[in-house]
Amino acid sequence: MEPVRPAFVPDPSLSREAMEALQDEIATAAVFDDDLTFDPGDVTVDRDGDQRSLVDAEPPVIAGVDQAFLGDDRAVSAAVALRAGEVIDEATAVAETEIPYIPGLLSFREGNAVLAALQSLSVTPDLTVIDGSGRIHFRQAGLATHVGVTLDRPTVGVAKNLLCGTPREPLPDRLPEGARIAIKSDADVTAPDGTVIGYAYQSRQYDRGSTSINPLYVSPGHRISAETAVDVVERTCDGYKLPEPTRLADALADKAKADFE
DNA sequence: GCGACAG
DNA sequence: ATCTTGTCGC
Repeated sequence: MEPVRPAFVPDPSLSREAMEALQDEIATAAVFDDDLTFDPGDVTVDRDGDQRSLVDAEPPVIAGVDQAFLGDDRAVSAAVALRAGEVIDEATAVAETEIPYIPGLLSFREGNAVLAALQSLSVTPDLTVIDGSGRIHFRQAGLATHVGVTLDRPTVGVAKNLLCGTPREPLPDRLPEGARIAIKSDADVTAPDGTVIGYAYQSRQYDRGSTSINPLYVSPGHRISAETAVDVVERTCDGYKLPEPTRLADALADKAKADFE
């Protein structure tokens, strides 16, 4: 996997204005509709491959990417590729974090580490799940969208917090497992007001008890719709809040970080 | 000036 | 994101 659009590779030395202008270009090139190389219904983390009949399609390869940091100036990115819940490839990469974290410009801080890790994979994932936002972004060009458009590969963004946009209805203190609430575009987002730019998705929830789990914020990165993005994320979850690709990438990033320290 | 903000 | 062990609750 390599950049199909080199001009979109994040350049941390750009001025803030130039970064935002590039994001507008990326959003224009982004496809927020399904243009996949697989059937979302074939996505699974069920490792029961022996029981799959010959008429069933080969499960697609889903990759997860996550970052950890080495001090303040280096980012470690880890990518894990799975097929039917089985890890078939892994890779890590380290890149300089040339700029600080700035809401809305995350891809210019971590994007190159992510691209390097993905390029180090020996397989080309059918879909890549990236930690962070995709279309749920001021200029509809979050990290997942930036990476997806640069590689011209399907990506989805999975964030633990909402960057912008407005939930169709106020988020309750506790959403039941499986619940989905649309996140709409508002004055802070370049998309027409009311456009569904993602979903709050409750991947896991306790049935009883005082504490509750917060939802995930899923948004399309590139070549996928908001609805399908949630469908796929749901199919990759396996009892934990985070999708399996993300969980495994998270663990690998922590391990890689420890090794580099 | 105030508010709000992925990782 | 990161600094960080045990601990409270189910």
